[in-house]
Amino acid sequence: MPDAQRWQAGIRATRKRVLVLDVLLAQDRPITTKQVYDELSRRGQPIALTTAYRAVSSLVAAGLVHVFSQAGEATYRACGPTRHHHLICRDCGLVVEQEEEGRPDGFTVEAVYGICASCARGQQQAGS
Amino acid sequence: MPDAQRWQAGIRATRKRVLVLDVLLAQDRPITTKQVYDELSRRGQPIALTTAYRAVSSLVAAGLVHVFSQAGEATYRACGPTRHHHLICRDCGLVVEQEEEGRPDGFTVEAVYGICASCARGQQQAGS
DNA sequence: CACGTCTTGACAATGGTTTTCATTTTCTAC
DNA sequence: GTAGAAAATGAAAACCATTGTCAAGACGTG
Repeated sequence: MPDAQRWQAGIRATRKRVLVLDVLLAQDRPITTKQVYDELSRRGQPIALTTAYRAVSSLVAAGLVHVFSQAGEATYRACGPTRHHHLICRDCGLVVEQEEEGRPDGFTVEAVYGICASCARGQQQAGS
Repeated sequence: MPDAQRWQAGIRATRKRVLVLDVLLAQDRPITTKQVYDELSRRGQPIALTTAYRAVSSLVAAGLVHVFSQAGEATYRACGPTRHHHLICRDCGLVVEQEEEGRPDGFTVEAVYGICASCARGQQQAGS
């Protein structure tokens, strides 16, 4: 690894952080730090749990990943830098990105929690 | 307390639970269980922390209180039974109730997290 | 009043997350 | 390249919100 690889916010693109980001990019819904850790073990690229926690945290700081907090634990999801917010289903964890709409009251929406149409019908969406 | 006082869902309106609800009703933004506990101690009506946790949990089950999760911990707020959701400011904790609007995609909104106009301007709203 | 049930409190246990500190990587300068 | 400074990593311990356990107490009914 010759040159200095950096992302926004000046954080280094280290080997471990890249591995963590790879895992997050491969998911279609937010996952926990423990799940990132497990996935890397499964891939034969083990990482210390502590490091996994620090990695997701750095990625969030760099704006590459979004945090969600569901049921007492934080979940993470890789996200582009485009202005958007998310609809998160409390039941199945499904996440839908939405264009920024802008509200008359000046409130800047970051995340919208609720129940998606499928779950509302009781047809449990394919949960993780 | 002569008769059996009950709220919806068949939970009893016990002395402790009423105390906890009183504290929550007196707040203008969500607070943690520990804060409920501290406030009751200050009022000379001490409660076991365990009991405080169980009380807020019962009140949520009874539909009298809403839970929010901010920064890894749960916060609670007394709420009427009317259909509505909330706008919660991640910075100052301000909560604004909103009428149910109904979305074209069938998503049922429960909570909207973001930044309120004041905080966006950097004029930190009076935090707790 | 007496019994059965739900609630309370003290304490231990859990589980996600953070801290500490020594070691290793990575970046920049020479 | 190589040296030195700064940042990242790993292992273990520390933290802290929350939940479980169990005995004692309050409540409500018959």
